[in-house]
Amino acid sequence: MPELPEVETIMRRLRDGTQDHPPLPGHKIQSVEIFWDRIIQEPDHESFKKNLQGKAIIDTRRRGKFLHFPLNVGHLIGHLRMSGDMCMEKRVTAEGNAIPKEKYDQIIFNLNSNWRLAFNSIRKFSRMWVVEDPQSVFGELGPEPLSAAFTPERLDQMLHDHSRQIKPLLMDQKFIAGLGNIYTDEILFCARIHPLRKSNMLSKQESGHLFVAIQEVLRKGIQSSGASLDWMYRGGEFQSLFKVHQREGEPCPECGTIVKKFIVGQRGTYICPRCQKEPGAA
DNA sequence: ACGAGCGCCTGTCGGC
DNA sequence: TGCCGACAGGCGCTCG
Repeated sequence: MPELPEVETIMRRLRDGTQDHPPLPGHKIQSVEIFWDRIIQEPDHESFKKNLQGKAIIDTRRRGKFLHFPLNVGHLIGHLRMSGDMCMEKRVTAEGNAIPKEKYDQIIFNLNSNWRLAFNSIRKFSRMWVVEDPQSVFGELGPEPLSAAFTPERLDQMLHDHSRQIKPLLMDQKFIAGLGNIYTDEILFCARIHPLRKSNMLSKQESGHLFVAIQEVLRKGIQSSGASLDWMYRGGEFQSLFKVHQREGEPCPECGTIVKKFIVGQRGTYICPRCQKEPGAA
């Protein structure tokens, strides 16, 4: 599922709480249950549990597609990859009966209250870390696309530092943090740029359009609480705003040309062949 | 430096 | 209806 807007939505829900559950920060971790070993990336399982026991969660943040939970000692970090969610669940019913875990909960953090934090993932690609220094996980990530440090001038420079197909470059987390397959298709359509254009061949005007498209599409995604893709994630409504992604055979909302699907960098890619001119075309 | 292929998982959908 | 392959939002690895 989750790209930047979906992770941002999950982060805010945990950080601020909802009508149904309290905020996560301020809780302490009593115990940890692991149901799929390979999710723990670092350190080994026993140290992972031991390092978390009794620790206080002091904040909830996002960096790229990572969820970041600073602790009073150390940092808990999670990445959902292709599917999943993190949510607060009740541990015990009003009658005092233990509530069983959800089917796809892979890791459960029992908190010092009637709540637990569940790391939920159907496909088990997700990863978690407990580290002293979050930079050991985030160190290679590119800039946050919605931060003040990310400017049109910087993007233009970054694009010209590479000669790569623009779509795989935008999805490279070392280039920019947070973009995935869906939002990249929407961004390139919004900027009228073909996904196979070489990054260093974009004009200053095109890189300016790309900058605006990146911020606009991400902001709209966050405003819509992200995209819900069938059973993967049932958060927001952004999928109804897709202009080209998963709309093969439908008319382009701008010009009516039929949306085309092809493969770029092994990923299904949707474009309007008229709005997004192929490299080499005038 | 770059791009292609593949593996990791489970579930859904379309075709036969 | 049932089976089977293709495909899905990510990412890290190897190889040429």
